[in-house]
Amino acid sequence: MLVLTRGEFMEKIRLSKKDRQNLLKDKLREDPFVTDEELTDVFRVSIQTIRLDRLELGIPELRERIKNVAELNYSKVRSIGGTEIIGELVDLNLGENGISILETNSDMAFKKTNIVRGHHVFAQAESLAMAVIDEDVALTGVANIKYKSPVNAGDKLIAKAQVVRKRDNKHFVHVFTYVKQEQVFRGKFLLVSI
Amino acid sequence: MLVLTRGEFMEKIRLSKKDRQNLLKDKLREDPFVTDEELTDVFRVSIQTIRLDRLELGIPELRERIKNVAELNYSKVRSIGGTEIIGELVDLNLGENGISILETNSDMAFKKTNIVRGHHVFAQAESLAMAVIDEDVALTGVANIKYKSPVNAGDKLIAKAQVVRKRDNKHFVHVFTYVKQEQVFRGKFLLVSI
DNA sequence: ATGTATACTAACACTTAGTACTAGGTACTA
DNA sequence: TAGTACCTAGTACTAAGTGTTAGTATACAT
Repeated sequence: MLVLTRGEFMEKIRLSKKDRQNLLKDKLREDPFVTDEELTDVFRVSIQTIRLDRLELGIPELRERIKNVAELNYSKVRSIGGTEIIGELVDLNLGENGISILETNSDMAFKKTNIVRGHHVFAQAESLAMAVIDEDVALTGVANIKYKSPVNAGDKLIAKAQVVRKRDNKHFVHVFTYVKQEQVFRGKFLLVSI
Repeated sequence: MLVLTRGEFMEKIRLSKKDRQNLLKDKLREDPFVTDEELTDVFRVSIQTIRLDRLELGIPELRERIKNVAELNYSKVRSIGGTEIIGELVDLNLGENGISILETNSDMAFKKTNIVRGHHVFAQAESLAMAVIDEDVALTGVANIKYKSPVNAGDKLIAKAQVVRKRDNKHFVHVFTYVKQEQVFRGKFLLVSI
């Protein structure tokens, strides 16, 4: 990436078209909330030039850009941030067992290796464990977990939970997660209801 | 929530102002991407009425709404979905130890109890454990963890990691997480580098 | 020196999704 | 019958664009 000092911007040095367009791309990728108007100040060219640049680079207008971020994240956030249960509950016998399915994607994985980050697998298992015990809200006390083999982005995780013991407000739940029959994760949770 | 049949919408039945405004609120909460224009079709009133309603309810215009979702999620997604490390790395001695800080918020917590969901605490610890070992990419093999006490939304989590042993491509890392001196989490990770 | 290509600017009409305001109409209500 | 609440209609204006046409400025080649 091309780097310019503050001075170069201020002193009205004309960048080549190519440099400007590259910077424009970078700029808008890292901050999609800038108007053409504001960009004229950054690059010291007319607003028409900015628009020609966007046109040539196929970069949509401000509102489109904002809408894109909004729409993209509207679903993404639901997948791990906001929802109470991670993955889709497909079977549930309260107090006994349950099954949940989680479709993984590249957002959940390391960019380099495309391997799904552990905490997603963990989060699915933990939230399934919570769902099966017949209590309103519970906290995970102790968990003993093991990742058996790596999960690749795109894999469909099938988690099966079994309540093995219950004493007072303590619930012991085992969760096994599979990708196409193969076991990829095993977790033993001790959940404490409050 | 008030529910109307398809028929009621089609037959131009006038809802009371109050009902309409309530529905409008619900509608826009669940789908902020609707224009006033489209809303006229839904409620069978003029566009001015929709605008008066929004005005009275203090609901901003489409572009504002979209911008809000976009901005909200722009930071939110970074906090757990996209980034490689969860929490802020404040100290790091590769192969030895490290400290990371994570500011929790209500998005990470159960709505009812305001208690932070376990996997966020776990995710911070796991990603810190990965950061301290001096390897490019690693996978969590086994983890033995214990949540000592619940974390409330807003608490600042301070995770401290210590590499305790290394043999071949196996790394044993202990992570302790604190909220104001008090230990809330303990995790023993076995990381396998690839 | 002149021609031409490339890059940039200017000007104008048009679009969408609004705000803000005025004025008129309808329907129940006192 | 007048009053009020609610709705609709219309106008003027705004932001942040698009699309088009025309004009300028500079560099390079002939």
